[in-house]
Amino acid sequence: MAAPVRRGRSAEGRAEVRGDLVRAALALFTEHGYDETTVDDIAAAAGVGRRTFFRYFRGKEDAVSPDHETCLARVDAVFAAAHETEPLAPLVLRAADPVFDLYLDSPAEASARFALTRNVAALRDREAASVDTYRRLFGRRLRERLADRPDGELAAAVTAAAVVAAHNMALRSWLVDGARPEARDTCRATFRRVETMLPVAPSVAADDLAVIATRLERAAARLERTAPPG
Amino acid sequence: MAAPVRRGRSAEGRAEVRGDLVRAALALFTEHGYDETTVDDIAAAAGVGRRTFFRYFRGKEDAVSPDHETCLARVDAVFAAAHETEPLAPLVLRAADPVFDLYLDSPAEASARFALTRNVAALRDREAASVDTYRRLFGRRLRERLADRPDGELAAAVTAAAVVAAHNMALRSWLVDGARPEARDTCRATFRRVETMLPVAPSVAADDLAVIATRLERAAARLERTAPPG
DNA sequence: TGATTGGTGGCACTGCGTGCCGTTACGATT
DNA sequence: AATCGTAACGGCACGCAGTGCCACCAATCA
Repeated sequence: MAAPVRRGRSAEGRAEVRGDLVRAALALFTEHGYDETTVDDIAAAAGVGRRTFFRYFRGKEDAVSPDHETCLARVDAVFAAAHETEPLAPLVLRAADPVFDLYLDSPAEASARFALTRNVAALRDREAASVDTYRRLFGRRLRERLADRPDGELAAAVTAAAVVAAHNMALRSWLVDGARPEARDTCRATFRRVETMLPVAPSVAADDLAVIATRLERAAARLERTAPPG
Repeated sequence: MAAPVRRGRSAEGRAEVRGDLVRAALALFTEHGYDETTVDDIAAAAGVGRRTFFRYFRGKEDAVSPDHETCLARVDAVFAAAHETEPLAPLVLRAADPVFDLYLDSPAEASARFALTRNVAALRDREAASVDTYRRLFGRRLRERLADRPDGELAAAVTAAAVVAAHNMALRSWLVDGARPEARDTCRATFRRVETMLPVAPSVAADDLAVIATRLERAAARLERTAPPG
C-alpha cells in the first residue's frame, strides 16, 4: 500500500486537483444524476478529502462552471480598456469574446455543462443567476456610455439584456449544432445578425430614425397636395 | 393555558396560515437578516410547526415571493387568450399586467421584498432565476409569433429579454420612487417609452422604417426638382 | 537542522429539506 | 346527531450541504 499522495502543495498541484474535481463532478453528475451525487462522491473520485472540495469551490453547484468569476473579470476588463467614445456595437461584440473563448476552449466540457444546465433545475437556476451577473455588468458599462441620452438608463438596461440574450442564443446554437471547435466564428456571425435589432444600432438610433420618418412623412403629404398622382 | 389552535384545516385557515408565514418570514429576514433566520424561527413566529412550513413552501427562499408560479400562469393565460395576429407591442404590454398587479396590490410587502432581493445574495440569485422563467415564457410565445420572420428565433429571444428587462426597469423605478399605490399607471407609462427600442416596434420594424425613409427621400428629392418652393 | 507557512484531512456541528407516522380537526354521509 | 373518511397537523429521524476547528504534513527559509 503506497501512502496517499498529497498533490495540492504546489501551484501545479492545485491546478491538477482542481481539474480532477471538475472532471469528476461532470462525470458523476452526467452518469448518476446531480441529486444522486454527493460531495463525498466527487471528492473520493478525485482522490481528495471532502473538506478539500470546499476549499476549491464554494459549493456543489460551483463545480460545474467554475470559471465564471474569472471570465466576468475579463469581460469587465474589455470595457475598462475601451475608449469612452468607442461605438457600442463593436464594443459589446468584443466584450463577449472571453465568454466565447471559455466555451470554445473546451467544447466537450461545454457540451456536458450545457446538457446538465438544461436538465437539472438547480443548475438551470444557477446558470440564470450567473447570466444575470453578465447582464448587470453590461448594464453598468452601457449606462456610463448612454448617460447623456434621453431615457439612457432604460436604453442601457434594455440593450444589456438584449445583448446578453443574443450572446446566449449564439452559444446555444453552437452547442446544439455539435460544438464543433472549428466553428470559432459562428458565434460572432450569429451575434452580428442581431445588431440591427438593438436599440443602439451601429450608426443611427431608433429615436433619430423616428424623427426622420416623421419629417419625411410630412414631406410626402406636401407632395400629395402639390402634385396629385396621375 | 389554552390548547394550541389548529387553523389550517379549512380553506380560509390555510390562506391565513400562509399569510402569517409570509409576513413572519419577511419581518424576520428584514430585522435579523436572512442567514441568521432559521425555518424554525419563521414557523414559531407564525405559530406553526416546522414541518408545516415545508408544506406551504418549497423552501426558505420561496417564502419571500410565494406567488411566482400563479403569476406566471396568468401571464401565460394572456398569451393563450390573445389572437394569433394581434400586434406584439400591445400584447407584451398587456401580458405584464399580472406582474404589475402582483406588486401594486401590496406595495409595502413589495418594497420589503425588493430590499431583501437587493441585499441578500441567495435571494438575488433566486430572483434572477425567477425572472428568467418569465423571459423563457415570453421567448416561447414570441417565437410562435415570429416563426415566419427571417431570424425569427433570434428576434424572439432578443425581444423577450428586452421586454422583461423593460418591465423590471419600470417596476424598479416605481419601487425606488417609494412604491406609491396611486402610481398604478407609472409602470406602464415607463414601459411604453421602451417600445421604440424593441426589435418588434408597434407597427413597423426599424428595417422597414429605413426602407420607407429611403423611398420618401427620393420622392422628396423629385418634388424639390419638379416644384421648387416659392 | 529547526521554525514558519500553508494546504490537507478528519471530526463535529448547524441547518435545510424529506420520509414517515401517529394524531386530530373538519366535512360528508346516513 | 353520531360516525367515518379525508386531509392537514406536529414530531421524530435521517441524509446531505456547508463551516469552524484542530492536528498533521510538506515545502521554504533562517
